[in-house]
Amino acid sequence: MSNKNIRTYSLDANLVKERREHIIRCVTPLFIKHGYTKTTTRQITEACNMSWGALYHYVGSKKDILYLVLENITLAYKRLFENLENSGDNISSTDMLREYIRQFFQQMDRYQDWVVYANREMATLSKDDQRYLMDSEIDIIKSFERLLIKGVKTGEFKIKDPLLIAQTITMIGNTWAIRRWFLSKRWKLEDYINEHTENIINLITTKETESVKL
Amino acid sequence: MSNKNIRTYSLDANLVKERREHIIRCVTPLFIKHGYTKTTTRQITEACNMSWGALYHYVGSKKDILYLVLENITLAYKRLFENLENSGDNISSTDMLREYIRQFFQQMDRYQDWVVYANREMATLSKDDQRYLMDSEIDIIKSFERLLIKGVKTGEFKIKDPLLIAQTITMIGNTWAIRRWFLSKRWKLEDYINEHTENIINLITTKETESVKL
Amino acid sequence: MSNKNIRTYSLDANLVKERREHIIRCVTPLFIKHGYTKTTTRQITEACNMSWGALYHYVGSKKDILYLVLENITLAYKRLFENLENSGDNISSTDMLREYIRQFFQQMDRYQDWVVYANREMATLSKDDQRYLMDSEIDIIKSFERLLIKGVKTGEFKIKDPLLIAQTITMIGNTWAIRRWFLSKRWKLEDYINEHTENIINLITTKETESVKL
Amino acid sequence: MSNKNIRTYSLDANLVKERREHIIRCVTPLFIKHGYTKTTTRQITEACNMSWGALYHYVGSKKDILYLVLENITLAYKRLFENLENSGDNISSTDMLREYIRQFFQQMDRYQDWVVYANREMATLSKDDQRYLMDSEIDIIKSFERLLIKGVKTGEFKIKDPLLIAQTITMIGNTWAIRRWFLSKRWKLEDYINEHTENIINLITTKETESVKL
DNA sequence: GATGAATGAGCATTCATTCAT
DNA sequence: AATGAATGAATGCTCATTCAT
Repeated sequence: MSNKNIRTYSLDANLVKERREHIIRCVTPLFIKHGYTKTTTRQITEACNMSWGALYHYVGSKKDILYLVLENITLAYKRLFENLENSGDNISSTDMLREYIRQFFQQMDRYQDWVVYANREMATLSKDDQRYLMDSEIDIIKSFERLLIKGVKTGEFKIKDPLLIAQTITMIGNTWAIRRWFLSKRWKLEDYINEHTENIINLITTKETESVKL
Repeated sequence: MSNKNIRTYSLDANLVKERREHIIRCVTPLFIKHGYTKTTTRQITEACNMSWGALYHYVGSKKDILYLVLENITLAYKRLFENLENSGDNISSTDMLREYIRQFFQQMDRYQDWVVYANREMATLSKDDQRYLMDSEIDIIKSFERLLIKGVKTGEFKIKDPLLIAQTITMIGNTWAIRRWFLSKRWKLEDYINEHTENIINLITTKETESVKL
Repeated sequence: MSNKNIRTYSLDANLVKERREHIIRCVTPLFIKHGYTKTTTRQITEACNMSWGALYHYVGSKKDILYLVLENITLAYKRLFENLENSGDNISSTDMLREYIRQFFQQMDRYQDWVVYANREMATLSKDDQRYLMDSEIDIIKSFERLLIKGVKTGEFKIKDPLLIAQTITMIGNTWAIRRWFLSKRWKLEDYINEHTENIINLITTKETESVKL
Repeated sequence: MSNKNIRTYSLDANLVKERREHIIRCVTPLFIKHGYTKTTTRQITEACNMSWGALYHYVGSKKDILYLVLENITLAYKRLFENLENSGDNISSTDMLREYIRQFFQQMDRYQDWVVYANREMATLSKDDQRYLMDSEIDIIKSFERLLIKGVKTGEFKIKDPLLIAQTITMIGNTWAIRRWFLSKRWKLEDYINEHTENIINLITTKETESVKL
């Protein structure tokens, strides 16, 4: 999908980029609200303040707009985690994990609508495009896994199956977005983060550390 | 939604019930495969072996059929958990929890398509109808919560926030359905259940019990 | 094309036949006047006094309507020549040829619009469908050829290349339709037929016969 | 049509002429291949390597381009026959006719695509414009007629209705272009020319000449 | 003179729903 | 109760033409 060649009649690459960004910006809320299928091209032209001709000048089809929107969401995910991994190096894996989790959960909170939307609209896509979208989630899982393994090596963590833990953390973050209507009735984000973080840390921290802690 | 008044021209309540069950049975696989929006009423009449006239005799609109299908899925969830809670009484909360988790996860595996579908199509519904559907998930969470609290009372578990743990367990089960394409590459259902169960038990079991265990 | 499976949602074969005949009847003049491409489905629905839904109930696409119309023209051609070949047997080949030519030219006159139209619209079709349409012309040529060969056998005609003559006769008939705007300024159909017939007879009749004639 | 006032925003008549010739040259193959209606102005601008602005600077509409192209084809016809009539003078009408026919048929072969195209696209035009285009065919017929009449005067030919023969010859030539897909399976151009020529000569040559020949 | 972005009427087609039989 | 023919608003998309730059 990232290499998808979306048709344009314009030769001015900058203009194409600009207009497509405009389209993404205007259409995303529409898609989030009504879903891709129920959003009509007329609504799209109105939201973008463009004529049909202009729209199809920069984009080959309605489906292409879906690609653009989803690709944009995916990119936002990816960018988020590049930032994460570049954070401090001279702190313990435990503190690093706390920081990772906090950052990730906060992103899930910020991008709630997108996350919900991506989960839902996935079904509209071809298997290949689904895979592409999923990859960003896998990247996040892998990122957590690396951190966990690092902690195991330093002796801070004792984990039988780091990938499972990584996957679980990621999903707990996801859930904050997907089930916020339920969760937020009971927990504030801060509490949700803290409680889960402590549970996870408890679960994976080595006994020695734990003893010391006691 | 459960009280939704779906239009019918028939006065024979039994016939209405029978025909609607027939419709649900025939249409569910269609919705699961193609999604609600892309399924046409023509496909529906063919799958049900009914004419349009007959169909609209027992049902007011296409959307009504979606309600019926989703309501039916929800009911299946509920029924599942009634079974769960009726299982043995004279065993420890720990063993009971193991059993609950196993049963629930296996149901998620069996009804994977439905779970995925319900998660996706939810967005098509009004906020109220969504809430109604979600209730079945809340019931499950509550069910786990009750069990956890019981274990806390017997001294087997030490849990700060039982609802959070209950919610997390439910979500881990859900995830097996929603992300099976990823999870099944790495874990068999049996292993997924066992590893998560042990982690959860470890997390919530009191130190004493643990010492005994050692 | 003759075996083309045109979509219909009706199971009532008679109704389908009837409605399609209605469509052919109403649309043919439209196609003849404006050409296939420039005729819109709106014009078609108006001419047929049918809604879009009804139209597409009996026909899969606009192109299908073109097939129906052209097939109908082709059938009319074919029917014409079946009649021809069934005419009298106990007359000389020369008289038979005169009769053939007269009948064929008169048909070309009657079906002028269709002939012109078929010649023009051919380009719109796929190579296969073109071939199918052309076959009716070839049938006519072959029919003339058979007659000429028969005359050669009876000694009435002396022809080096009967197919070429057959082709030429067919083409002269066609031309009456295709160039009538020019021809009719100078010749009446009756004269056009008579003059050409005499020329052809002169050309192919054996000298002996000719001597006798003198 | 020849006097058609095609809009231009340019005041430089030479430039207009040059650009229009460029357009004709580039667009003709496009029209021949896809037909007028299915050729888009985008394809036209690309084929001409001009912008829309430039195109519409020298031409008022897409239809105008069709006029230009067809007029050009017509002119090519006319030019062809100017050449014909200027050929030798001191040969018999019979030999002259043979030469005329050969030249004309060869031109039909060379310009096959154009001939086919002109026949087809004619229908797109108004009656007046059609008439104008047809004039070139009439010129050819007239040209043959003059030659036939000259032969009648010299006593070489005996023809009741020279125009009919002239028209028939022209049409036989046309047919080589229009039905080549059928004719070429059976005859080579050379044979097609020779056979038809002999038939025509036979038909119109006076008995005396024929006697001599015998 | 030249560019090409922008326009929007117009297109073929679909499909939930109605209603005469 | 059951049929399925009929409806027509709505859809995604095209493309000849204009006009600001």
